[in-house]
Amino acid sequence: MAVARILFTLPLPEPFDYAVPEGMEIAEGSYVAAPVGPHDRLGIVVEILPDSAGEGRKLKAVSEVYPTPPMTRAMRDFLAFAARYTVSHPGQILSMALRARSGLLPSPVETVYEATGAEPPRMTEARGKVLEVAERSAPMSAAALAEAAGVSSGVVKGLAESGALRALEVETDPSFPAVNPGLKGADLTAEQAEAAEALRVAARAGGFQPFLIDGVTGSGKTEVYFEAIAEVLKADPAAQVLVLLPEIALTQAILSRFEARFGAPPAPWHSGLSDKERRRTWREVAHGRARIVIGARSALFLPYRNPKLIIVDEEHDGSFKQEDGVTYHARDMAVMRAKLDEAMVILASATPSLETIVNAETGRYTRLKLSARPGSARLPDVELVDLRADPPAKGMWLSSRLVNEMRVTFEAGEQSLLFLNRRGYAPLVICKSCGERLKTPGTENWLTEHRYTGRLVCHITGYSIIKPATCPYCGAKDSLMGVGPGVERVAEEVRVLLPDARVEIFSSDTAQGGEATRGIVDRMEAGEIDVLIGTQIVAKGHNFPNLTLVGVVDADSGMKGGDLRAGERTYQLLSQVAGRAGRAERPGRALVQTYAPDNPAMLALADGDRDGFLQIERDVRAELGLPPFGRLAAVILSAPSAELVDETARNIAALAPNGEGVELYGPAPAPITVLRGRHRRRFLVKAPRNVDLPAYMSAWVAKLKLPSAVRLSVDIDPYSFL
DNA sequence: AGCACGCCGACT
DNA sequence: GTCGGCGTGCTC
Repeated sequence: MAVARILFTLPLPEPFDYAVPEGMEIAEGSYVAAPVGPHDRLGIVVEILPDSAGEGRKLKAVSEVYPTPPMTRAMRDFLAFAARYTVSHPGQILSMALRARSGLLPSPVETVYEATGAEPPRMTEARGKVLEVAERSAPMSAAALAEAAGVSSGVVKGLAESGALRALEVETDPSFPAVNPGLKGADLTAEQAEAAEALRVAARAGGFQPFLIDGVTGSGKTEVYFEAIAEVLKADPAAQVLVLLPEIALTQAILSRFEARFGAPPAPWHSGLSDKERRRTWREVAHGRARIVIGARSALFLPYRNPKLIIVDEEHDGSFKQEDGVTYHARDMAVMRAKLDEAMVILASATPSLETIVNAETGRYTRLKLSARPGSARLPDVELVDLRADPPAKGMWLSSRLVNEMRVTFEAGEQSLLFLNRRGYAPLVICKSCGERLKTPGTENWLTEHRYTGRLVCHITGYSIIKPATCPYCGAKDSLMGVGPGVERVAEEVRVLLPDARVEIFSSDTAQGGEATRGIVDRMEAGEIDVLIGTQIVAKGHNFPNLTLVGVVDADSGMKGGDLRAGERTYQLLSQVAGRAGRAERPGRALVQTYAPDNPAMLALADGDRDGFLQIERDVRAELGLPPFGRLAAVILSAPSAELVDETARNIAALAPNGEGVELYGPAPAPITVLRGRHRRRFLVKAPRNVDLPAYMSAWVAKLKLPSAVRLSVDIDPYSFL
């Protein structure tokens, strides 16, 4: 009897061996169930060993092989790579790939009924109603048909027996309609056509080829990569294409664009899918039938059979970095996956990350530049407002320069957008009497005042209280005061300054769920809002034709925080927000309020000199040996008590291996010092590029024996340092 | 991850 | 004297 070596979706130390029963069809990559202890567990076959491997061992037998095509070699290699790279357990990575396990089974079937046209021998009023419904609608289940006709399901049954209805068995989650790569694409400008042609040539040639589409906002990146998708699908009738987007960008609008271009909607994958939708997409992907998948970062771990093109749109977006559980960066993993599958990969952005820019400049990625906006739309003129020279009045946040422009814009019947990345009324609440700052109990996290709801809220833990009448520290009455600006306070200011303007706030508090978001976007498009005040939610993907002024209330806020990517992120966010203005035929302006108008990021923004900004940023990082010129990893330790986590941190610091050029910083309190009742400490490890940092980290972690109350997580390439 | 086994504290 | 806390070890 042959032996199957199985990797389970469990944190077992290694794959386990099982006997393959006579006659069982099994292969490397097969999805199987086999007993681990008392229960059958899900796993995949990583190796088939000859009969001799089982001799003299009493092995349990594989229970079941699922009717899903075996996972490809490239996919298994990818999972192994991801486990090693992220310093996590292979079984844990495997469970990411098997998140929709009911997709392993064939689609459930249900019985539906359609009218045959035959008259039943005995016609009654109830029967008539049922037949009427059945004749004018698609086949449906007995219960649904009875419900629609307002009769009991017994009537449907009777009609089926009499031959007036015919029963059909249909799959409840059928294949997706076929996409058609042969439809005509958009008319392209000369520059777009040239980029599209380069991609088509690569698509026909096949093999691992990374591209960067580096195109300003509105330059038609999507239309260009659509051409690559079409070519890949035409060149290989079994090819699959994956398009990764930031979760927030996965809107109906983008799905509709795909549907318009390829004649059928793509298979979706994101956190909002129902179980049924999830299992359908998983099954169709695993069988190789879903040809275009559009999804958030976790779609990268679906078991494609033949991925020939992976697109990472908005590749600079921080949301591609998974921060809890297994930490990975979907953009970097996408490039590795493409390499293992010998596929093409396209990164696209108007503000590429420094990592990607460096890869393009060293020739690892082929760079396709799109510089022009089609038609007459132009990027807005950006002007810095020096708040040192033009400070807002006390307790106000808008300079006279910005207010004047807003007034002119309003009087011209055009729209303004104010950007401030702070939810609520005030980001900090202090007591005028004793000077204490209000915090979430047991932490250092400030509470934000939300006047709309009358609550004080912690944006990190979600802790929230009704704003107390007295100070919880000194008991003084009515002494609590909000400090600093949030979108609610700026809205208050605008309502005073422009009393006739219609002002709305756009933040995750006012736009919960797609419908509320749609409402604000619709009102903005319909010209029912004059001034929109928003958090970073406004920076993504909406196009408001009558918007001609963008004001950035506090451009400096993103630069604080000691994060190595703060400058880069601020630059990306500001250029995206500024890019909201003047997308149609009207020219746009952007006013950026700052106390640091000499900061390189600000100067570059004002000059539209992105490359100059990146050059400065890159010199700084090269000098300090920071990514992409060096490697970083973080270790976060957490425990219920500060004493335990401090003691453990000291102990494990002593066990850090020596590595050539490796520097260890910490332990230090993690930026979020207390999270869900656990105290956190962090180490940062900095290493030269040539050091295998994942190997170093796993060697370190393997040596540790932690008290059971202490949890450790490793974050390779930390992004946010939170 | 489960689940069993095993060794120390407050209870009918 | 027992019930049960969760620390340790094992699962092919």
